[in-house]
Amino acid sequence: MNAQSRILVLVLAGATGTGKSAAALAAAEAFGGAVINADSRQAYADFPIITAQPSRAEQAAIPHRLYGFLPCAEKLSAGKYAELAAAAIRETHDAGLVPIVTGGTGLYLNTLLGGIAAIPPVPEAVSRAWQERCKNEGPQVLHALLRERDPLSAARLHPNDSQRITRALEVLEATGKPLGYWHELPVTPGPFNALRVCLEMGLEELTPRLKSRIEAMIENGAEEEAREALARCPDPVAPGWSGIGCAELHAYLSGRMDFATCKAQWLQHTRDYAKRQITWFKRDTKMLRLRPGDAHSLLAACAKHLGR
RNA sequence: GGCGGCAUAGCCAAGUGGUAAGGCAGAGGUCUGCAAAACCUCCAUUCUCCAGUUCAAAUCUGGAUGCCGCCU
Repeated sequence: MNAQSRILVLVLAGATGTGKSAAALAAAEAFGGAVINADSRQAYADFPIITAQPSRAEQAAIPHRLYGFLPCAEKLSAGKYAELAAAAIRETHDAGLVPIVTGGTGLYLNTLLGGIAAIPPVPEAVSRAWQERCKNEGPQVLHALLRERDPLSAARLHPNDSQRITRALEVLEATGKPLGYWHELPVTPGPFNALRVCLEMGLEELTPRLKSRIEAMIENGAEEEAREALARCPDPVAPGWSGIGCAELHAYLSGRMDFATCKAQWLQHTRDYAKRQITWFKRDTKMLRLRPGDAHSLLAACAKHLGR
């Protein structure tokens, strides 16, 4: 497939709170586009305010895809996301609109654009069993087990890295082959010709903005939103509740935390997350880096990419 | 004014004669299907200050300073 036959896509990445959604809206308006979500949390239906999903009015003005569709009890994965997003991009393109992929989940973006190892799906029961074992026996015990069964993966993983250790074990059990086998297989990148833009802002500058964004969320009914979600899905370990803000509000509403602590931790965790995102996107040297708010450069770069 | 108590990193602290735990915050980083997740590395040549005892003091002694109680 040559560059001409690939779908032209705009990608907007960057840390939380840098104004990706607004930039996406501006680009969509300028070029006739649709916004496609690349944020693991904005997929959840129960938390439009807390996860900063585009407003109802914004979504009415410009087509938006993959926002607020996932029930609290359900889990999204990078592979599943890439499938959904690829389909959404194709449909958008077929409808004559420019797909504008927007979000801060670096792994999702990489998977969508660069592809991912073709590992067959692991049955839910298998992965649940390993997670359970990890919780009971501790990651070190499972790491030792992994060292016997898949020494290569064990060598790559830190003994405390519970999530990746259970992943390696579940893949081995479900497929009969170690993770390394699958990772050596060639991966097919997504059939897209993407302009990748990263909105960049330092943490010192971003932190006060994150703080006032949380205040605004609270003013806009974040607490009520969490209360309603709690009535529908009380389980604190349900996937939807693991989002920042969601988890803290769950603790507050169920009496495990006072409101001041809830707010302070919400901000702290948001800041921690922004820092990790900055680290993630820093590594990607092929991205076009722009100051948030530099709409002129953004639109010029998009126009060039789209050949307009 | 008198009598106690306390003083350890930006914050919370452990340590009560043998060479400064831990947590939070901060900085840097990892990332191949939970990723707003999970995880790693670094971060006090010095314990308020001064003098003393001792081979050895954050730890004991004396004094100074500051804070907190109680009494007048």
